[in-house]
Amino acid sequence: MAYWLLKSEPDAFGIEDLKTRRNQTEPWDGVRNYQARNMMRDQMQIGDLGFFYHSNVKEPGIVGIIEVASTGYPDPTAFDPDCKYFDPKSDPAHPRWYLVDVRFVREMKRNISLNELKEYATTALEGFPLVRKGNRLSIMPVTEAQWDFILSLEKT
DNA sequence: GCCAACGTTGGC
DNA sequence: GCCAACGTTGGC
Repeated sequence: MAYWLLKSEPDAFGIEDLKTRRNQTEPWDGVRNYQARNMMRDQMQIGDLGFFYHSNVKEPGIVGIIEVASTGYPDPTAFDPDCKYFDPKSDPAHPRWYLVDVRFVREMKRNISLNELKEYATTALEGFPLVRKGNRLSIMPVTEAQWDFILSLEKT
């Protein structure tokens, strides 16, 4: 069982959207980054937990918790010419992009902002990709210690 | 809206 | 295989 952090722009798809989706489950599609692809294809397992992070907003931060609801499978949006995520270099016989389904678990009791997380960039969260400058990974692994620490912040 | 950081592309 | 140019991410 592993832990993850998944970024999303709430203007496109936020925690509220996941919460109100049927079965509260949604394919995490549109990821076009090889590192993130590899994690979804090779590493993520049903039952893994993840933080849901809102990016590109006034106060970016962790807003909720999701559960991985499938193992990796080819991202169908890459095959659809009418979809903005279409990639002609991916086809069903040789899919280039993968995704997992994610299920809503709960919202955080409060937003754990990026600013707050950065306070621990040299202590409890040292090495955590999110608080490293210039980080652009849309999916990143979270260690159990980091997971527990961030959850403990929620109660403060 | 700006721009730093970084990944990808493509010419050579 | 190098690396300049380009596009995108995402905080501010």
